[in-house]
Amino acid sequence: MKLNTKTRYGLRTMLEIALHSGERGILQKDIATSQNLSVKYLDQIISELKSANLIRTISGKKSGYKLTREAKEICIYDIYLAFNPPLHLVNCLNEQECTLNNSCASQNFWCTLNAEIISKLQTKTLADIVIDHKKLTNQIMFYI
Amino acid sequence: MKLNTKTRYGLRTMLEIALHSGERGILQKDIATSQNLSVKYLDQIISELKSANLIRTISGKKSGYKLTREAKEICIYDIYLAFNPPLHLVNCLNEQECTLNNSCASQNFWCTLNAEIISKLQTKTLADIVIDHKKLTNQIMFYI
DNA sequence: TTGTTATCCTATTGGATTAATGGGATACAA
DNA sequence: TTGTATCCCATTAATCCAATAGGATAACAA
Repeated sequence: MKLNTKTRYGLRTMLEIALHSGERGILQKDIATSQNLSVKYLDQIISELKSANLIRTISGKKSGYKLTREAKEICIYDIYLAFNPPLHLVNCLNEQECTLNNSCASQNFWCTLNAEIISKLQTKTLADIVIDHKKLTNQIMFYI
Repeated sequence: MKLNTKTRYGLRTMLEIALHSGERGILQKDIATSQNLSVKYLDQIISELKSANLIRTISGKKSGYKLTREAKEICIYDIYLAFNPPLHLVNCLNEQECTLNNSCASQNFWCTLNAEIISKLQTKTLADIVIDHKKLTNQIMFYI
């Protein structure tokens, strides 16, 4: 069970774009530089994020990317889905043994776990990640 | 993100063995039959469960397999580990970009999720699965 | 207009992993 | 000693993944 790199890079890319959303956007090549990714590989990632309707190109004097909606309206599962089919740890439907009644307790466990993971991915939003990031980089002052 | 078939079959195999642990054990070929698996493939699964010290062979008149310890002392993560390296959705250590401070918020999220999944796998025991199974097959009476 | 730069889009490659099969050695009971 | 089941190791075909590459298009600057 591993996360593929596109999903991982994709989240970081979304964070980068979110951090520049107040401005005129951020260039693909600047993302590549700051995230230490090849422009070509980022190409695909950006393309898939656009297909998923999570970001859009700003054209004009200096083009760039922006979020299509507020960061708090984008959950991590949205980003996950840009690079993966819906999460199915096990795919009961394709399994002929699902008709065997003694396998159901096992399958049920995996299905429950599956639902719990999806729930976690849906609860956390990009806005949360932005806040976490700002805390880590001390961009927020804490008043006690 | 998918679970491999060995882990899935492995849990079902462990359930089957747990259900026969009170008796003299269950034969590999009988597991194969009831779980609809090829004997050869089950061969590997049994072998890995033994290497993980989760089951042992009972030799004697009729050999068979039994759990090495009580079902409530075996968690699903134990079974998972018989077929997989420790769960790492992302492997921060191998990533040179982990030194980039702006990537940490993303990595932290995946690491937290990782820990939560492991926790779920550790909390559920084989005994729980046995109970679930018996409920599903109506082998337990409910007195209101 | 022409050159440059960035984005967009598709194809491909090498590598790793996985699911499953196969062959044959060993243990052991009838 | 023969049959059956387990044990152990090698192999294959398929799939998936990460990353690179080529080239088309579009915007803009000089």
